[in-house]
Amino acid sequence: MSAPIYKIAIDTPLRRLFDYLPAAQGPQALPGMRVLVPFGRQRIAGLVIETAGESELPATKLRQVLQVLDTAPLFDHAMLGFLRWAADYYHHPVGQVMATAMPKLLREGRDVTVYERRWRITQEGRAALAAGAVQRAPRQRALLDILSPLPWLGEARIDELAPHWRSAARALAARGFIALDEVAVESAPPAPITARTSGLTLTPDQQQAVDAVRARLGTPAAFLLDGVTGSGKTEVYLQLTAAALARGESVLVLCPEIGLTPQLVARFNARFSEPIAALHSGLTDRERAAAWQLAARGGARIVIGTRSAVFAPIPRLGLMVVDEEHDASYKQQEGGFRYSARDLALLRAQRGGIPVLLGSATPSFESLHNVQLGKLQQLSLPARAGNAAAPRTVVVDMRAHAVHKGFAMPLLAAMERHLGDGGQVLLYLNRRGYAPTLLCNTCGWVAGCRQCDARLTVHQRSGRLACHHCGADEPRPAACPRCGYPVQPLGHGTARVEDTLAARFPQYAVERFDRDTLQHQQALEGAIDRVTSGAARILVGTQMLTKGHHFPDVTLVGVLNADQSLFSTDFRAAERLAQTIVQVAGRAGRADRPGEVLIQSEYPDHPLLRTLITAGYGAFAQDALAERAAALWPPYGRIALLRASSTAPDAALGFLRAAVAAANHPTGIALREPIPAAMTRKAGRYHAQLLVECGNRGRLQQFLAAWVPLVEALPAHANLRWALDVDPLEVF
DNA sequence: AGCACGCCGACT
DNA sequence: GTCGGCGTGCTC
Repeated sequence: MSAPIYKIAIDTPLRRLFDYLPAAQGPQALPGMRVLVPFGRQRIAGLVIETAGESELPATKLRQVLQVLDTAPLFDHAMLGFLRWAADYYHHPVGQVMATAMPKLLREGRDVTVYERRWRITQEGRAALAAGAVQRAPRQRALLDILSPLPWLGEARIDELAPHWRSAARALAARGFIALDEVAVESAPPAPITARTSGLTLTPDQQQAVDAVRARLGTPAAFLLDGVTGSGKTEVYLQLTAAALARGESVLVLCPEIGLTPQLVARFNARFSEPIAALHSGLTDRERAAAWQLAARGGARIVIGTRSAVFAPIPRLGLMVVDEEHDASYKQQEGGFRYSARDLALLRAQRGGIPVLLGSATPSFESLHNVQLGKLQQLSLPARAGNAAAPRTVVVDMRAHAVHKGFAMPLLAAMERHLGDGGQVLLYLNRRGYAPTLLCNTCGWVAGCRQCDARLTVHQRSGRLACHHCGADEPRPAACPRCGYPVQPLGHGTARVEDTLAARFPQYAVERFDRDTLQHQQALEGAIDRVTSGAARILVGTQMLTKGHHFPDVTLVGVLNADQSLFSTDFRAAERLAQTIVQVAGRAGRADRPGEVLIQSEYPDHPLLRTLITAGYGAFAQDALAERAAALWPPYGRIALLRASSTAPDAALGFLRAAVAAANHPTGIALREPIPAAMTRKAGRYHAQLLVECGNRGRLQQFLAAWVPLVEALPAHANLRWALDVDPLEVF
């Protein structure tokens, strides 16, 4: 009998598994466990994918596993299958897909077993309790009563039970009645001991949505929960979570960015006494590994996380929720493995035989199309909770009115009115910094980035110029470097608008929401506090304002400039603009104060704006979908983008032309001419792209599977990088 | 991706 | 005479 071998995934760009012989001694590995292996001249961690009878390689090439790193598999058979499917679909090396699915410390082979200190009642304690020996210390007695039916109680939970019980625990320990163990966290904590808030009463629509999904728990089903901001989607998630937990199942909730939605985590925390694992970018490596392990070992049955949490292994997963499913941050846009967490969530649910619920006030066109195809069942929450009226929306023609520092007169007048009536005003502008351009009025010089085809943004307070594409940062010149005459900021960013508002409305405090002012979670929470307390009356910000938070006292929303997106060549620009407008408009108004939305535009008659405002997002989407169908753009046709970049100006284009030449005359596949990327030069590299189109997903997949190995085999000169983007969001 | 080996310029 | 530049070749 030949020795069994392991097929092991290794974090390398090589698109294959590697065969290894079992370790000479010690425990043997199972699929889903990490192992330490010799790889070339290094020793690295790999993940065992499967075992096989024999290798196709000559025995002399095989090397031995050095050490098994886990005592139990991190991923079960189903998860490994899901990850391999993802690697196939995105045509990305398996090892790197497996690596993305793990937190950094685990990926690096570190031992990150989470230890918890737990109180346990001793034999002596039980005897004392039975003998009624602890009568004169009521706290100690109560603690013994709580502990006696439980296998253990986490040390941290003592404080949750009641303050100052630590001293009672210490006293009991001194008497030998309870003991503190340090144990590896591998099992779920004991049953909840504290009651939390109960569910709210649902509206009929919410109830219908909850019923529809609950009826399908334990079966593969996909739903689109289409509900405007404030319609109570979160309550639906909460009650479905309760239903899944009651079945002994776990729940995975994906959200675009937890940093922007602390409210979501807070609401789950307030509702359930279950431990919650939150997986997001704000954690340290160690914290993330700990939270991930907790979820993987079943220690947290509620997992809330961003994009990469779709890969978290969760025992007995029974429900997935993708909140704000239209959000672009579900698509990995950088690096090599450009996956869509929303699409993968649909697949994971289908493979796992469980329901998935996509929620949005502005569903993606993909999801609307899937509703038409019957792949998603639509559940609508048409009414705002509390019967708030939909906001009145108007386009302000910027050509017909005097414009003062980016504000047309009707917007200023509306601001006066709403502020005077005690309302708050929210202004959206998708441009951070002070001004997008620094210009010399004399000779026409414009401050540009040395590394990118981009203008530098003026940051007035710091007196610097910054490139928002590569992070370059330099002092703002006092005079034009070409002619010596003075230079001026041109255009308006959020920082400049903030200054303008401070001068125009000195009696009202302004709060700015953008990446520059809210670098930390704390800053965001402070800003939110100042708005909800009413201390700040005017809010100005970027995309950050359109996500997550609902500000009930905002009665007026102003979109300062909607025009940048109106004439974009990207086929998804209209969809994104409409989503942004509807999302930002949704921040306004509540029951007793109908909101008002003003959109400034130089093209008030643009069909996109007209349809969106007069007929709403649904009608706009149907019109736009018809256009996509006619052009065979996604979601009707399927596309992939081969991107390449190099430090030499034409190397990327040359590589892509070679890739086209290498393709085998595909039928039904359109390989477009390679073109320079929208921003050709970025951070000192020249970017180019090649669009691949096909009317049929399966045929595109087939083509890519055959083509990618040929592309990989092309002579790639040094410093050429390429990546395949399947289902890209931005094409230009 | 790492990490090595491998051949050509400015330094003690 | 070496230290080190990054070009190219390999990893079960």
